[in-house]
Amino acid sequence: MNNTHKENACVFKAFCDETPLAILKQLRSGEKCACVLIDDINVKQSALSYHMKILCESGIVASRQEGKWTHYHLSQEGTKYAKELLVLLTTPKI
Amino acid sequence: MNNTHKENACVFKAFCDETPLAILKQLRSGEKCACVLIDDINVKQSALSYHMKILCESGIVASRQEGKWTHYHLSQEGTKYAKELLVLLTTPKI
DNA sequence: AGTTCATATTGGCTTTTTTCGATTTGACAC
DNA sequence: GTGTCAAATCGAAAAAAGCCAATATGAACT
Repeated sequence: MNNTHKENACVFKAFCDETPLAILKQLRSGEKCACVLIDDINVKQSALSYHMKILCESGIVASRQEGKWTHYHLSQEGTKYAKELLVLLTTPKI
Repeated sequence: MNNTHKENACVFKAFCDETPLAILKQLRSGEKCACVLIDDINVKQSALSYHMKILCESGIVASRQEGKWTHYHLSQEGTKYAKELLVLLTTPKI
């Protein structure tokens, strides 16, 4: 089985589970601090951290450190890449 | 947590795992029978059947019955919907 | 250095997903 | 009907993902 499949799968991990989708929904309205996300969505701190790591690894979300706070936001590059990848994966070969 | 998140997640199940991605790769080059897919990818019959069900439910793949054979192919509608959904999920709100 | 606060990580556990072999179903041919 | 073949389904087992409480890390401040 192709190795890149695993990497590609990683990109879409951000979209195939409820919690990440709820997080993305929050981030669509702008940058949010982790502590705010914990309140908005109903997750414990460690669970959020777990999902944020996956989201950042997928490239869809990026983070910005400010003192002890971490601010998360949608990555323009990342989402662009995901869209291109989705087209690639679903376009018939000639 | 929003209920539609679960439905949306379902669409991207087709892209966040190796086996479905391998199946999609095969289908990009045209319609394929289940028995052919079993050989191309390295999965047992029951496992393929399991994944094909998920792929069809996601809407990305459609099937066509011909006697005792089932032929699977990429669904234009389904992939279009997935692309639109991806845009929706990643576009910042104004 | 010691304290505080936000986030990351760890280990154990539960839940979900995926797999497998076996069986069933459903279509065709005889 | 009986046999055959492709695909679906089932029940149990294995693998992976997710959650939680506890602990660790790391930045800011005194």
